Amino acid sequence: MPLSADFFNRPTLQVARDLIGRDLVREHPSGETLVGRIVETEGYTQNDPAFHGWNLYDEDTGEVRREGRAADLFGPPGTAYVYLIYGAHWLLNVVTEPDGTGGAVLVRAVEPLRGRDAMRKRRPAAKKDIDLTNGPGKLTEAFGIDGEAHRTDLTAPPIYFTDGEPVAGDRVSTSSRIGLTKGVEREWRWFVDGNRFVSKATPSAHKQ
DNA sequence: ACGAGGATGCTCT
DNA sequence: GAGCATCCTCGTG
Repeated sequence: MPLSADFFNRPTLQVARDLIGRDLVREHPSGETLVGRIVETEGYTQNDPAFHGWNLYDEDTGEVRREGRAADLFGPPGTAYVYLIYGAHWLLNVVTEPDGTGGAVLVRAVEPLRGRDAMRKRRPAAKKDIDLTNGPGKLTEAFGIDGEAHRTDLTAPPIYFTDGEPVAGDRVSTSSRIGLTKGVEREWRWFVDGNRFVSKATPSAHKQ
């Protein structure tokens, strides 16, 4: 059963934590199905300088200017916000919070569970298995997810999440987010301790 | 093992 | 025109 819109219609940081251990599923028209267990996420909220829709939200009045691409971050929970970074890599986010409130969770790394051969074909640069999906741009390439998925519903095929295997709190750590210049003081990155498929960059981490 | 540097295109100013 | 929620390659040790 795909995770429902209710799962994503919650505070962003809670969703970011709860997505750890869930499975990302991608069904291709050819019939192949790819599955990856989520081992690393980041949360972005509307009053967060690192949030793409940050300048659309007025903290004083609570008003939202829903203009441009970032306005989709204020859309219905459970939809996709797919973003092209450095003109090269697509990053997959799930929109959180009620419609009208901004928020999203970035899927940063997954552990391949099913369809490794298909992932290898899409990721010729990957020398080892861990290079297939240990980064936000790598996993979208491995899964064949790009701008076409933007704004689509992630609570039903062809791209969705399932329950997976819950991860106990003592195996999850937090840290500051990666690659940012703003909002670096917020510890809004979650990852499975010691998992080989977590991305390489490792800021100082804390037990959850 | 690790660090530096370049590629690349979209969005907003 | 600047900045960017990244990845890859090629140095050096």
